[in-house]
Amino acid sequence: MSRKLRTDPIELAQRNWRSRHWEAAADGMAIVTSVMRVQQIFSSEVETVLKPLGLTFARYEVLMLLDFSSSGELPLGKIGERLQVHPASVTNAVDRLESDGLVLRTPNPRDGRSTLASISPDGRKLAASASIALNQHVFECVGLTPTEQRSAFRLLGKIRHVAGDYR
Amino acid sequence: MSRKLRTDPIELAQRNWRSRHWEAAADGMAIVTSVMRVQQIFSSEVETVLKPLGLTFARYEVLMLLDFSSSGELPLGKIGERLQVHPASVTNAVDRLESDGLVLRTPNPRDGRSTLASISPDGRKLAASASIALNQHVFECVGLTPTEQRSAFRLLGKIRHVAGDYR
DNA sequence: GAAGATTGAGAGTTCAATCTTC
DNA sequence: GAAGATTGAACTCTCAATCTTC
Repeated sequence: MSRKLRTDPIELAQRNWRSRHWEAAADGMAIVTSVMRVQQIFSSEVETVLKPLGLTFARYEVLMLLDFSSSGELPLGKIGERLQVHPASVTNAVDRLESDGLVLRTPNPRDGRSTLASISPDGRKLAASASIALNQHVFECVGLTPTEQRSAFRLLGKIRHVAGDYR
Repeated sequence: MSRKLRTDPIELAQRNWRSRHWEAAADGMAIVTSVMRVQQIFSSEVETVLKPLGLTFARYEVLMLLDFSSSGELPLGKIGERLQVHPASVTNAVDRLESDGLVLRTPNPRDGRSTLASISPDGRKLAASASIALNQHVFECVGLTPTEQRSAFRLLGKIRHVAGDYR
């Protein structure tokens, strides 16, 4: 007696690829598609946990970047660089964090063109509770063994690692 | 003489996690964050290839789903289910595909509430050229060895596989 | 002239509400 | 009443243009 397993849509796509004689690209297509799907899954889990706290993942990342920085403040441009997002996205995220009292904008004393975002005590408190919630409900439930986790991290790192730089 | 390598921001985050005694979640956090970054990378590569063809990845996926379906047509609800997106996103994607002449909307003869999307000859042609471009510029350049690709696919599959179902 | 940040426009996604058909 | 699809509102991201300061 065999348990009925739904076929994997990505394996199906892989077979379809091979049937069109795209053998050389079939595995790559499967990996790209898999990453897209897993990102959807993680993303929706993360947003579910953060929503009651009034945060999105983008704003959470900004908050944690500031929380871990030595002085608790960073130029907006630096934030965009580290998170690999458009300057306009940083402006948007910091606008919202600021109006929620989690972050403060101050002029950069070393450069009149630049603005610093600095984390507030409330911001630090929220960053901590959000992290604890994410640890419990997402990060500790990835569904891989410790060995597999290290392996997955290494493989994803190899994709991110290009020309001596991590991106 | 050693090549200067930029430190990996995700490894840094991992160390920060451990310094806060979140050991149990550190690897999971690193994997979730890595998947988010790799998705950003793949996404931007894919959109760069598809943009000159007037497609987004979402619309490309709809097109391929129809192209591979036996009759060349599917109910909109089925499409949303397979791609794991909101019904409103399917409506939006099909609207655009239809106005570009790549897809046709027809009433479902088996259910008056339902609408079928069916791929047009132009849609099939564009699906083929888009696939060839993606194969060449993205899928064949993932940056992993064949063995590593199979390993990565298996690990991502394990994350997607929950309760006997793939998602 | 170049760099940092902001603004408004355009595109895509999700949600709640609505309409039609089962 | 429930399911399939559509609509409009709210949000986020990206891009091009703009403004200020280097």
